[in-house]
Amino acid sequence: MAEAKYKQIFNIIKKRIKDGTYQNGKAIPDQNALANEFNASRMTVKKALDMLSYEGFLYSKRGSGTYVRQNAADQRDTLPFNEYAGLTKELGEKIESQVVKFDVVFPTKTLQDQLKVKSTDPIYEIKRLRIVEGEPYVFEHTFLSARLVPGLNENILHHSLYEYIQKDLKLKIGSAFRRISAEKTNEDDLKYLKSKKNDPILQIQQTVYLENGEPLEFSTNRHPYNGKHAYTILDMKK
Amino acid sequence: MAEAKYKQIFNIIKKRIKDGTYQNGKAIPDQNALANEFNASRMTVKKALDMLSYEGFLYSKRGSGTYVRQNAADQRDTLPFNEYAGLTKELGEKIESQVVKFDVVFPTKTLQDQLKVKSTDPIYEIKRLRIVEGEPYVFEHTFLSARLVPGLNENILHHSLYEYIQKDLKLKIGSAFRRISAEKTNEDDLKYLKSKKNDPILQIQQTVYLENGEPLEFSTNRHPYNGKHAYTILDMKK
DNA sequence: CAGTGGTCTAGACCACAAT
DNA sequence: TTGTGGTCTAGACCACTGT
Repeated sequence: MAEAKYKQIFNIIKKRIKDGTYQNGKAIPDQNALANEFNASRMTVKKALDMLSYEGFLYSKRGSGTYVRQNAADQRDTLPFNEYAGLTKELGEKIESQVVKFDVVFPTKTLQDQLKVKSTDPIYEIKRLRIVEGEPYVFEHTFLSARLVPGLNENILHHSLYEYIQKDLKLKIGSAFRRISAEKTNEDDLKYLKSKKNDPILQIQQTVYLENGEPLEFSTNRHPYNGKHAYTILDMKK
Repeated sequence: MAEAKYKQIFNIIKKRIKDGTYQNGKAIPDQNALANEFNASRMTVKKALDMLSYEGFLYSKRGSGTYVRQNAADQRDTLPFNEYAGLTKELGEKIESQVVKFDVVFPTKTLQDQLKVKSTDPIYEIKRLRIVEGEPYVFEHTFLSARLVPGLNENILHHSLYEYIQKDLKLKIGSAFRRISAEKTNEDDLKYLKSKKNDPILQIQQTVYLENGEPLEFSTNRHPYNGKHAYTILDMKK
């Protein structure tokens, strides 16, 4: 079997919503009809529909039917910004990296707590300026567990750190806990982001966890004020 | 049947993770054992486990077992901030509201697009200062579709707008699309949020949709700089 | 190889909506 | 009353892990 049947059904129905076969606000065929069409059991169809509901394409009314959410397509055009996947993947070749700092340090109390490491466990401290189309995009201040990411070097930092972590080390990212706030400029902002003294800074502080829940990284990423930077989210109700 | 069996199982297992019956990083009993214990089919147990995985408590390895994510409990202590549920629900009785503006207007082009209404459809324009424990918490500038929220009055705005929408009008919120950014102060910030001229402002601009995808509200909410305000998110990978 | 999770089925019963 | 979605079952086969 190439791909799970429910995933195939999921993709076919998604396509039909996007191309207008199933129209905004209208009901789609009922579960029995779909099970029939796809030669699947109703449970399997239901699983595909549940996923589509979770992603915001559909909603169901017991006793009535399953309907296409209005603006379903619109909303999906702007995806949540998955920073843990790495900027390189999002922005491709257009991004450059300038490594400002690359050291191994012992963790402070706060870091020991965030990364769940001992005071004697070595930690990488990295500062990178990321540049997109010649403009400063974000200044990243990262602490990485050295135990989890052996063999890190400056060459990797010039390219994609997350490609190294995911493809070479085969580590799997599970989740990220983020705290987004507005801050005043500091020295690094003025120096590297070319910010002016009273510009507001969009700061994203995050702890990134592996699939098994081990903390991988604690980082503070600061974006300059230029009217372009924003963090976007689609928040679905349960 | 009081509550779906899979939800009961979901809650029992969640409790066991929180109280340490199932320990961080360790495997929980296999699906057959759980099905046996709860007198349920394996499919039903699987559904509960899938939900727990989605919420970040567990992860599964085919061929090996189902494990408790480390920091599962930690992460869940800080919930995503569901602003569409209304501040009143989050902060309870501690919140006061000062209504600065309450008008009916015709929508601008941008608003017509955001709320999917015609230029002749009336729209409420509302400005409210929300105060928590005597301190300015957020300044809300809201545009609401008057067709969807009939009978709105200033008394409601002094209490909970979302309680009126959800309980009295029985409208169901489906999702919210948010854009979070750092901004410079404007006149309202200085006047109502007691911000200083060069303080950074955390701005959350959102479109809130009903369950069927109809746009309900477009609003711009601005938080003062005081080191306390931040937007927190737990971002789970697929 | 045995044990585990991932998927799928065919049928059943229920709750709710529309008529 | 009929049709819809929501839940649940008992069993089956497969893919993968660990020994």
